[in-house]
Amino acid sequence: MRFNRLDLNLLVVLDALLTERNITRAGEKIFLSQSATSGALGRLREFFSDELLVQVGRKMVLTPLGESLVRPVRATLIQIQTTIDMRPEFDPAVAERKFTLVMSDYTSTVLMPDVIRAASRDAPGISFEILTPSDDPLEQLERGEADFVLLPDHFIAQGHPSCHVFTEDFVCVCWEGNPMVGETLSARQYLDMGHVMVRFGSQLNPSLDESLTKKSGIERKAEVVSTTYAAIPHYVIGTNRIATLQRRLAYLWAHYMPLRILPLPVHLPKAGWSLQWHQYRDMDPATQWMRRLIVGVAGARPSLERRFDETA
DNA sequence: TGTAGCATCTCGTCTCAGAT
DNA sequence: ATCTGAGACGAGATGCTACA
Repeated sequence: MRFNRLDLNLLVVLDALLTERNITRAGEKIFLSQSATSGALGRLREFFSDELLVQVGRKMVLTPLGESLVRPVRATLIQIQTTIDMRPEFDPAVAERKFTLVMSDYTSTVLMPDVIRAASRDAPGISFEILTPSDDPLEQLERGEADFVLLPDHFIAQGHPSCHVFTEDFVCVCWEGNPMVGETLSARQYLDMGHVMVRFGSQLNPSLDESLTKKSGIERKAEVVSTTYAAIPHYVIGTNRIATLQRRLAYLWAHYMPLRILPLPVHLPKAGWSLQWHQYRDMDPATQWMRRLIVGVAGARPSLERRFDETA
């Protein structure tokens, strides 16, 4: 069967080839042999009257036409996937579905446990996969690798719908036994002391608090850089170092670990976190349900936040 | 020289259109 | 409804090229 002379199965091969830029790996990705993938590339080359990928040494490089097809082909496949997945109604009580979300371990620690608890109560057939952000989280959304990204507003890109989820401010944490810090911290101490900081991805992109402090002209001494929030308390405890953290995360850890929470001696604006999804999934009832669940849980003053109030 | 990766050849299987 | 042949496609084997 052909659609305008093209076997639509070839679009799947083309997407794998444009992504992997390697015939063997593209074939493995879509469960075809290297020879079958090479043959499919031959048919694609004939259809498009273009080489699409050319061999340069041991590498395959996209031609300009190949380059121009990357996004539209991916978008087409996502639209097909959404059409196949879409049901006119979504009944959480009986639905079987996996949601993939991209977020830092901060949001997966302070927000997702409540979301997952609520989901398992109302929708026992729903499962979750939480991925850490790559260097370009939007790419993960556009490639269909994620149903949602949950990021600071600062990092939400144009082109896909999004909604506000919660707002958070920052505090400073130090080890309870830190002899250099009392009940408060001066701006001078904050600038002079060594900091434990988080950076993300292979490029070590700065976290939100680092972006905000830099924007305010504040330069901190980064003595330890971690790629996860989870490691921060362990790098602070037993040392004279401090860290700047989101309030909810700081109070959560202070509940279990010997940490002291201090007001931030420098001004950092509150930051908003937003949920973003692919425009093609905007009308999908399952996606709409998950959006409502996350926003609802975040807005309902989750159990964790009540505990912070009591602790504070 | 060994390895990685793409192209091509051969053969088997499947699909589909046309004949009966 | 069934049979048959042509064409398309995939898998395995193999050749060729680039590179360390």
